Amino acid sequence: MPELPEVETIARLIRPRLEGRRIDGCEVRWTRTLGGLSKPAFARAVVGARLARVWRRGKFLVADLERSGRPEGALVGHLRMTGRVHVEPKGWDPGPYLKVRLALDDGADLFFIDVRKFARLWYAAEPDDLLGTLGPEPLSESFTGDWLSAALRDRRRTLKPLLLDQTFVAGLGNIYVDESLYRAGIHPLARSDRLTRERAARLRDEIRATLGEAIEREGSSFDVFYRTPEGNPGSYQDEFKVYGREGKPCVRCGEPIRRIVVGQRGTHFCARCQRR
DNA sequence: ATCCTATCCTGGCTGC
DNA sequence: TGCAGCCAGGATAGGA
Repeated sequence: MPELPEVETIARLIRPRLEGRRIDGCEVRWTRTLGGLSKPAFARAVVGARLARVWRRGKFLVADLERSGRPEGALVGHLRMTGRVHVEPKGWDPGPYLKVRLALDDGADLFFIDVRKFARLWYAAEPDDLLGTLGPEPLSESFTGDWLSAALRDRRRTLKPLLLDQTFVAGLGNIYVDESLYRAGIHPLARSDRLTRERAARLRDEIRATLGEAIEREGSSFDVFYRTPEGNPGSYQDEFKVYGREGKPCVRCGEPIRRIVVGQRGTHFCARCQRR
C-alpha cells in the first residue's frame, strides 16, 4: 500500500516528466475519483493550466498549477490502497481501471489508475484545505525526539493507532509503523503517554531510518498493486522484519512473530523483543 | 478525548 | 473445479 516511501518514490519519478508541462485535455472515467467536483468543473480547472512544482506531503501527491505564470490552485492525489500513477506516451494501454487521464503538451499522458476506486485526484483551489490538518513530516527537521516525546505524552492513546493518525504524524501506514515499532523495541499496544523520552527518541530515529531505507529501495511491492510510475516494483519488502511474517522466526531472537488486530489493523510484532 | 464500527471497493485467497 | 464468503487496508463519519 502506498505510504510515505512509495509516494515519495512516485513523486521523484514523475517530477521531471511533469514539471513545466501544460495540461491540454482530460478524460474522466469515474467521477467519484474527483472527490466531489463534476467532470466539467474539473476540466475547466485543470485544462490549460501548467504543472509547476511536483511534491509530496504525507501520502498526498501535489502538483501546483499555474496560469499565465501565476499560482492557480493544485492537483492533489491520494492513492489510498490501490491507486497508481503513470506518465506514458499517448496510446499506452492503462488497462480496465483507468480513472482519469490528463493529456500533456509534450504528447505524454498522465494516467491515474485505481482498482478499488478509493483513490482521489482533487483539483484544490486552496490545497491547504486538504493538507492543513496533517501532522509533521517525519523526515523533516521539526520531527525531533523531543517533539515526539512531548507529543506522545500530550495524548493518551494506544501507540500504534496514534502513529497511523495522519494528523499526528503524516505519511506512516500499517507497514512502516509495524516495522518501526519492531526496530525500536516498542510494543504496538504501549500507551503513548508512558514512553520515556529515551524510548520516544529511539522511536523517532527508527521511524526515520525505516522510511529512509524504504525510499532508497523505491518502496515495497508485496502484491500486484504498488509499482513505480515506470512499472517497476520496489524492493523494501525483502527487508520486512515483522510485516507479513506471522509465525516466522524473529530475525533477532527466533521467537515466532505474532499477529494481532489493533484498531482494525493487522499488527505484527515480536512478543520477546517488543515487551509491553 | 478516545475508541469502535461501518463504509467505500475489488481481487485474491480459503474452505467446503 | 466452482463458488460463496472473508480479508486486506487509508481515511472518514457517526455513535458509544
